[in-house]
Amino acid sequence: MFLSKSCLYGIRAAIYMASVEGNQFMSIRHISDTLDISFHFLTKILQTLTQDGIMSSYRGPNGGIMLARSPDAILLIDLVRSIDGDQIFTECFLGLPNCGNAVPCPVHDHWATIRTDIAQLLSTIKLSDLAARVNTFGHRLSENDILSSIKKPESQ
Amino acid sequence: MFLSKSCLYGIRAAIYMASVEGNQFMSIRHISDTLDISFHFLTKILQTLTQDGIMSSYRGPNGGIMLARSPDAILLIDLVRSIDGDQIFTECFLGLPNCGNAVPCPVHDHWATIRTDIAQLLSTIKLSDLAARVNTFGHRLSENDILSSIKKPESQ
DNA sequence: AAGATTTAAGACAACTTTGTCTGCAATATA
DNA sequence: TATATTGCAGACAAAGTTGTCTTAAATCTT
Ligand code: SF4
Ligand code: SF4
Repeated sequence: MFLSKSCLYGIRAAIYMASVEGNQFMSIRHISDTLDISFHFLTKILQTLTQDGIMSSYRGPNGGIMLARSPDAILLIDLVRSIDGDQIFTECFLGLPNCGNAVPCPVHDHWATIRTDIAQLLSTIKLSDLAARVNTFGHRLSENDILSSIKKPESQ
Repeated sequence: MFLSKSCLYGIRAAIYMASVEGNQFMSIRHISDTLDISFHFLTKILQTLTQDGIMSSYRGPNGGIMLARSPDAILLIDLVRSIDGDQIFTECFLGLPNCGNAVPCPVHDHWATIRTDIAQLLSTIKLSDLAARVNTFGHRLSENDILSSIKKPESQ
């Protein structure tokens, strides 16, 4: 897995938050129930995003969490950097000990290019793009198929 | 980390084996001592490579392990596939549940391209390329700087 | 002020990966 | 045959990630 589960959960939550009308505080419990993600685990992940200024939270009744800025001002790479760090955009491929980069191994430059491509890709994807796709095509965010929760084939 | 530690260890061991003159059985103990890798852990990894026909082993005195074919007939991707599986070359990026690929998310195609690039890259690198680099430039395979083990700064 | 609701924080458990240890099987040598 | 050397196999431990639970702090409602 290139991204950690924490990161995937955070991204799914962000997509969901961006996919509903109006940017209001929404309880983490609601999100975790809807997306079928562990509440406390998701709480920690969203805390990270809040601390990094991507989301903002409010305690108490009718409190919750919401996107700190417009979904088209949040890039996929922002979420990934916040949760997984940007180590994945800088780390080496073979991890030869004491490799000072001075004499690169044969994969070094190619890998650097690929890393850049990945960062580039994630920088071009806005949260709004992902949310739009979810809304338009009914993409799944949970096993339970919440967004189009009409036709879930039950028994028989 | 894109590759697991097991995979990195296996690759380092393979590079070392390819970097010494003559392809003879070499004891795993020697390799693990030289590269400063856990003996039993390395044993398991090399077992996998042996089972996949990339290396061959022999028990008993003067036994050990050796490359099953010439280092220029072993590709980096062979080692990776054997140890980490080829899941990393096929798995999705966002992992949205129930995503049937029919309606791809915005990263899908780009990620597929990048995955292909990675597989392509690993397919072009021969073990002999890596070993040559080690020999020529004295690249490090262990923290202890074995290949040029002359000048390791001791106390003072 | 009291109680309910909600995020924040941290302890703890389950699971996965990584690393260690013990015994076994095969082989060579004597 | 006895002994030493080596890979094979599996149990076990340590560490990291993932997931659960309890308590505290903030805020609203009454
Ligand atoms: S040359 Fe680059 S990719 Fe290769 S081991 Fe060194 S830092 Fe890693
Ligand atoms: S569209 Fe592709 S990358 Fe996106 S969630 Fe589905 S399988 Fe994964």
